[in-house]
Amino acid sequence: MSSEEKDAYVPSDVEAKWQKRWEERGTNTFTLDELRKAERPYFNLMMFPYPSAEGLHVGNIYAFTGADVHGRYQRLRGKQVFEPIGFDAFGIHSENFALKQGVNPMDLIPSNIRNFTRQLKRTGGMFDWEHTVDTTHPSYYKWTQWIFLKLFDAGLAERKEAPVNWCPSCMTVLANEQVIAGACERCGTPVEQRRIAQWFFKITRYAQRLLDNLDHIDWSESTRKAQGNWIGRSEGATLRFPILEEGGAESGEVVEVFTTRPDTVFGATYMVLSPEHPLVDRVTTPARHDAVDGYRSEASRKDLVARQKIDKTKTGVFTGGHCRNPATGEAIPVWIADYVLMEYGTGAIMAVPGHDERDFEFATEFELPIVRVVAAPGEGPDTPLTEAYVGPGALVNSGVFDGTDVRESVRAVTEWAAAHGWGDMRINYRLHDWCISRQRYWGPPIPIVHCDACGPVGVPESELPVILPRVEDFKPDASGISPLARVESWYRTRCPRCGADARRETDVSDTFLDSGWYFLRYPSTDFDDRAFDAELTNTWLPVDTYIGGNEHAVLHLMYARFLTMALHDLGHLDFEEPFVVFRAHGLITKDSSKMSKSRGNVVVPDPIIERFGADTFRMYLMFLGPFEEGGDYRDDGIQGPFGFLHRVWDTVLEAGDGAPDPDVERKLHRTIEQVTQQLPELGYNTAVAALMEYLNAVRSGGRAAVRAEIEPLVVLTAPFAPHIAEELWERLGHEHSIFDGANWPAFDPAKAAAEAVKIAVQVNGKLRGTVEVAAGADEATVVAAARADDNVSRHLEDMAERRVVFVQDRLVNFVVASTRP
RNA sequence: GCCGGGGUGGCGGAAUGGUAGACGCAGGGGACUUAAAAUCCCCUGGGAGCAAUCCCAUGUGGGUUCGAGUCCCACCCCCGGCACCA
Repeated sequence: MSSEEKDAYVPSDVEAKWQKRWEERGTNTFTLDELRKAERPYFNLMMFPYPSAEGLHVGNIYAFTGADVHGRYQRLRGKQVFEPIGFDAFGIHSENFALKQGVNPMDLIPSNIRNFTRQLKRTGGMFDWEHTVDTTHPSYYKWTQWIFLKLFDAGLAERKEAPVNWCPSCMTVLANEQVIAGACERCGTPVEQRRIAQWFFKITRYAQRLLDNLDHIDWSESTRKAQGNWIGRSEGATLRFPILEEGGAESGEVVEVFTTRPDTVFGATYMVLSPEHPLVDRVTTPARHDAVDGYRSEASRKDLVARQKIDKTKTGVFTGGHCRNPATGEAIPVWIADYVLMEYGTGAIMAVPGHDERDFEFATEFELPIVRVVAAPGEGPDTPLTEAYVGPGALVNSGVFDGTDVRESVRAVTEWAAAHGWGDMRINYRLHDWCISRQRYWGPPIPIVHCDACGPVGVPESELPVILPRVEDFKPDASGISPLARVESWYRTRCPRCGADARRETDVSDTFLDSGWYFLRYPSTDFDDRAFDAELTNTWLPVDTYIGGNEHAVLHLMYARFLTMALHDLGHLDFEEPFVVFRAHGLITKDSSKMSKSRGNVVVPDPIIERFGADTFRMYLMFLGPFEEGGDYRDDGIQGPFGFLHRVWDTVLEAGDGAPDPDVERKLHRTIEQVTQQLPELGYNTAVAALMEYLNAVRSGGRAAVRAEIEPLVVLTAPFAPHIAEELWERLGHEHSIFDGANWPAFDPAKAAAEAVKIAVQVNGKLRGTVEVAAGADEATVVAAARADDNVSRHLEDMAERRVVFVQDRLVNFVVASTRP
């Protein structure tokens, strides 16, 4: 009785024991020497979390477990797996939370990190706690600033004015995602637009390379597509339209437009400038001045998001000015309208209402002329247009180009425009330069000193880091500049170049800069005199596998690729793509709906781990559904994996010696084959199912297992349930950690081969019976056996056999027709 | 509107063009037990039938095929992301 009690599976005991052991033995940590000498290095990366005050949520654990299972599998295959974790702790989330709670983020974050660390350790992740990063620690952001300086020195950072969302009530700049339907997400106040000088990284210079490389990196298809769309390459032309004086003479200035349909230029009946376009004042006539000004201030009052999302009916005003259409020679009116965005193309368009839906809508609204310049087959130059026509056809009303097929016309018209000096081929990208300035407190200060004489000067490397000072009053104010601008003692300094009085940059940088390079830092955290050590970086990078959420498909992953590429070009890295493999994991729901505090359906991990153990929790999460698609968490379901681990435990403890049963051994090798194939593909749910199936086979009819049947199962289960696997491995007599060695069982095809197979017998495609025959039996044998089946022969009676389809070891199909009328 | 992913039992989900529903949950019946828990065994898509067996069934409608959840065409719905991108 007492010995039975002692040997019952108590997850909390097993897990505490092994977490302690791993820490004591350094099972998961690398020394500097080990990092240097790794022979089969495998960098297993997962997206580091933002350490919220709420603590680790199920989504985090789901993602980390999926990555950890992968890492543990690689380790069981004999790789040295480096699996670091860190904290992405700067940013507006932390700052706003700290403001709300009335605490300083410098106090809040360390306590959040302690709590996260405690929780992460309980989940059984194979994390190297000797190589963590905390983006808010000066030893980390020193190098974030260093990277800024490298880009600044290379001319990849520039300061320019750009519009931002401004909430006049919260007195702060808002990110686009904080603006809901034109209002501040926190206080509901309508958001305005302000123009502020900001720092940008010139990621657009890398647009084509970022796009081209997508073809040869092994990433989730959805992520690659998202990046491709985000970069948004489009081929077209820039065309120049001369501005006309009020009398009709050319002024010598031009409005440049970008268009993907230069071939429709004969149908450009008016032009539209973005309200912010620098030539608006130039083209506006005195009579129209007030109207134009009114519209512009109205447009500027709208926030960026509302302007792009809400205004479905088009608005705009006539400037009074005209340009000459260089194709037709006619004067056409110039309007301004907010459906033309300053950020895209040249901020100005030629409007071709006949063949562009937006232009058609605008022209209809303001009664501007609509001219057909493309005719579909069966249509002529005068066929009326009831909507914009964007389909195939040939040019009409287009002078010498009449009759040119649209498949040819873009090239033909662009060449003609180029020959006459008013157009050029042009490739345009939707991708914008990366604005890294934040007029907030909780981020790394941008390491720049502004000097009246020298302009912006980079802080010398020897003076890094520029420490973020502890400030009690870090609340943003109406000025729209960073709270650091109120700390005179901090921002007053001397110009590093000329020594004159100067002022530090008071903006901090975007958190995406912190997270854009953290994977480079992990192997090199033992060094404080370099961001990343060349030798270690060459050993461990690029990252072998990166697993994370697709919510970062464009921003984080794009920025990380850009920084890597830029650092490569500057001679700091030997590779230009940071992540060889990237896999996006799915979303986990609760009872088929998204987890959220408002729904009250958030799954809290701690009590689950207490009750069932981390092993069961991990296994259940991986069993819910395909890892790359997500799954639905239901409280009851956890009983499955819980019972499974209990049975594994009992089976191992009760196992005797002896030869394995041949049927069980066959099943074992099929299981090894399946699991070995599915783990690298992240097919976790079906791999777990295979393990369960195998255990059912081992225990079927209440039979007792022998050691040779059950020991391999312990190894196959180890990636999912590492603690219990260690414990059972030890009880099976092994001295070293199950993860210290290539313990993955070998698949033996000979042992997996079946002697007999069941074959489906169909008549006209309908199943009428099954027959058991020797594996590999030939057609004649199988067909004879099939005919001998009573039910089959009944269906073949009075039928004319047309043909017999035979699939080896799978099926026979008799194709027949009735002989009765 | 555009891009991506989906639609299969009561539920989560399995199925290289070849026996649809693996595995698990929930439910039902039974064994063991004084009892309960744990464990083990059996049943569980719908319909007809005493049964053998038959019919229906993977969002809808067509098509290809000896054979379609899987391939092709059209459509409907759900989820995620982007959105006046010229």
